[in-house]
Amino acid sequence: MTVQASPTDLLAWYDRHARSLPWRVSPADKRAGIRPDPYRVWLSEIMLQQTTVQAVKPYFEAFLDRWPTVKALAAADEAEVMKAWAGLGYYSRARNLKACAERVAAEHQGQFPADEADLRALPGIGPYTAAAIAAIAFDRPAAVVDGNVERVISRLHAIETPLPASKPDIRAHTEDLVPEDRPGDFAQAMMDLGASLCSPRKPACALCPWTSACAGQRLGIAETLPRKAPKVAKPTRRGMAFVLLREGDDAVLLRRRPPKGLLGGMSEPPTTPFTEDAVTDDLTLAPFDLDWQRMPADVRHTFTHFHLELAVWRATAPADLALADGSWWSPPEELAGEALPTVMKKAVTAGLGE
DNA sequence: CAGTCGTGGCC
DNA sequence: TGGCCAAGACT
Repeated sequence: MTVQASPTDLLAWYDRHARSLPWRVSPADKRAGIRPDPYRVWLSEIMLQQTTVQAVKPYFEAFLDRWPTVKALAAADEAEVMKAWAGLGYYSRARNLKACAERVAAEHQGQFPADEADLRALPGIGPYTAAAIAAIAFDRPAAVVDGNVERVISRLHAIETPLPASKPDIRAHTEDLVPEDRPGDFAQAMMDLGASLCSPRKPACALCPWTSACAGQRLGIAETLPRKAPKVAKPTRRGMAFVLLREGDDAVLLRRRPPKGLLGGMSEPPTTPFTEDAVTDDLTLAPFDLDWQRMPADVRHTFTHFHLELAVWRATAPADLALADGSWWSPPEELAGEALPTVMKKAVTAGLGE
């Protein structure tokens, strides 16, 4: 005899234990009639894609402070958006964020659509984010399935089929649970449960509102779920970075990377392509024929699918050096505000060191 | 469908 | 300390 998982039990737990987050309207405030701002919900959901709450918080506050509405963001310079996004990762999100804001401003009169399919048609909004905005911002009964929900449902139903093959099954079970009343809070409750009690390691099953309904718990395999296909090993790629300092003011030469692909649209000191068979001492690859000095320590950085070892070279350039199109001198007081990804900040720092 | 696409914190 | 993980989307 088992107890059926009830949305009501989860919502009761959420009423007591909901996390307080800058983009969230608490259950108490919602009862007082406060509605979520779709712009804030959208902005937070884009930032939270594969990104931790802690990492998102300062970026969310900074964006909201600078661009308080979707119309303000639509009118922003894309380069400024990229600068503000620097360090958060997955930079195509920033480009799609700007494109999405423009579409909402131009095609939806600055109001986000409430319909899941209409949301899904906007750039950067996939199945998860469309459902999340529909549910959280508009209280539509959408099935919101993220990594947290996949874990909760996999355990609740003891699904041993590995991800991603189990996704359709997980979705079906989630749809069965979505309540007509408070679907937005239900979605957030599922994610809060997965982020706290139903954590990847050491789940706190004794405190879970669904413990008596959980097949994974009953079978003693909850912590081992969800199963996942084995991951492929990351290869190591190598490359060179050239930190060029301008004689006199120590401005650093930067350029913009191509709009798509790795670190697309972001800024960098000149680099070589990153490859597994790269040589890191071939100065014919340098952007200028100067007296380059190799810095003693390489920069190491790990991306999603490869490790990078970057040899950093430094030189000083005469102030009248002729620059190619698309590159510029960034003086010391502007360097921190440039659209430099973390790996490129590391490279510049290494190049500035002794 | 499987590969691409960042970063920081965790154990 | 190196792999795992975090509110995925796009191709």
